[in-house]
Amino acid sequence: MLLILYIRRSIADFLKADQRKNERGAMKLPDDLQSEQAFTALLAALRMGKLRSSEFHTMPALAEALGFPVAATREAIKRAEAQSLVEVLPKRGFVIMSTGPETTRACMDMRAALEAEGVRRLLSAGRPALSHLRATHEALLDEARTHPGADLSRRALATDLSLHDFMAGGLDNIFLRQAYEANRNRITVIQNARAFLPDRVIPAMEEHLAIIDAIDSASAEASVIEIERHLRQTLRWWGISAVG
Amino acid sequence: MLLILYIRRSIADFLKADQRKNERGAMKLPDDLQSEQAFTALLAALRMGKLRSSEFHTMPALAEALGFPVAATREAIKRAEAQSLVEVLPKRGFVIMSTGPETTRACMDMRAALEAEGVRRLLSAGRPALSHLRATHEALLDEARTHPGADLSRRALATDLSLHDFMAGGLDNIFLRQAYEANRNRITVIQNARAFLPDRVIPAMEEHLAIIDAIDSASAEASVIEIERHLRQTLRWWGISAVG
DNA sequence: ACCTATCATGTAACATTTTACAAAGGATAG
DNA sequence: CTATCCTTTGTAAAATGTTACATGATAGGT
Repeated sequence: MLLILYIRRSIADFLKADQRKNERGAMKLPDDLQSEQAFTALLAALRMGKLRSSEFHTMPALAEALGFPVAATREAIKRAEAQSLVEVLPKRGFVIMSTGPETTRACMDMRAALEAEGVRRLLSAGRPALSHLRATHEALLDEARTHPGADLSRRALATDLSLHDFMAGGLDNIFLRQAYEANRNRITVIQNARAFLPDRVIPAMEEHLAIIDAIDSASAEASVIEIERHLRQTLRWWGISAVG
Repeated sequence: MLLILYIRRSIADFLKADQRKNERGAMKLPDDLQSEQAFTALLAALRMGKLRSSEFHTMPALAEALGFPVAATREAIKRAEAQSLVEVLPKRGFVIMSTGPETTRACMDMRAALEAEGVRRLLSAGRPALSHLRATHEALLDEARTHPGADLSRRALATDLSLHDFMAGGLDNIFLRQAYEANRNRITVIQNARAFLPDRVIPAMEEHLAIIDAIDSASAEASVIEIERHLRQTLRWWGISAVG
């Protein structure tokens, strides 16, 4: 009798706790842990170029720079290492990922492969809306040809990203998307090392428009061909051979 | 916020150290760190079913089971979380990944997508040798049809894996291979939850032989079709609809 | 009026997370 | 080659939060 009462009570407590958990889960912010914050801070530092490729750093220095204790910084480093963003040198420190030819080729190749898959899925699901993407690309191309503004490169990078993210948006699979996201972080580091030079804007936008046309023609094969052409041109611009 | 990073060593010093590191890098990562050992132990426990899907565990308990201190175990858990092998519940413990329909579908779908890409690359590189794979598959199929042995399921799983690994072997990209490997670990957990029943052996081997035939015909399109058919049949066998 | 089930509050045990410190390994300078 | 300093790595303990349980109060029914 008493036992039954205890069990009922326990279940009620659990349900109450679970409900509270769900309420907070809906708030989409379950992470106030320091290691999480340190990791996002590390990502931000990587993204805005505060930490650049092939730099050597020590853990206390990074902790000071990020404003987190060393233990949290350590966890963040370990997590970044799992995504190949940094490489820890045992008993010495760590280096930001290199952006040598092999790494750059691998990152860009992976991006192209996943985006090709994204486009295949996009097209098998229906006819995607491309008018907005095409418009922004044509506007940027026109500006680059006639009256290039001051921060053209920055906006070109944003426009570039919009198409790539659109194609990756076809990846209706949480794990494929995770893999794409991790690769996207690596590419951020690469793009901080290899600037988007103004001379590259026009050909890049032309290649992008070719991709958009191919997607608009609803041909997955044609789209993949244009994606791969864009990959080859990007690597050629950086002086990297297309094959390992 | 001003972010100041101190680079303690000169570039020349770093390069010297890096060169030495590369020399040692040929020695294939001599990792005697406890956290590495704990992670591989965790992976082994997952692989041999000592830890099963959706189980709740606490860190001290796992540390005791694995024979490592809690700190190293914690690092291993964190790393496993980054690969979606476990989910940590803050301040409570962690659960092994669920093998519900969505997760199972995502893992299998990702495997099929990456293997399809692997086959495309394999075929664009040349004519792969398939005689050994075909022989082992036909032998197993023949045994399953005529005189099934005791540990047929176990050997079927191994043969199954041999083809999947062969296709993934075409992934000549370190990051794509990394993503495949992480997904492979997740599938291990799934396969411990969803047994490879004897009745599945014959149809699975037939589907595999169809894939082998398609690859042998040097047609990437035909191969992809067979890979996707195998995916659909596997999901159907587990009672999971093919679309989310 | 008494008994009982439900709810609320507080407390103790337990696990994670953080902080602090000792140990071990490697690099630098003389 | 050796001594010293600096860094990572490992260990322990404090702190923070969560869960389960116990006690007491309240409302409703007999």
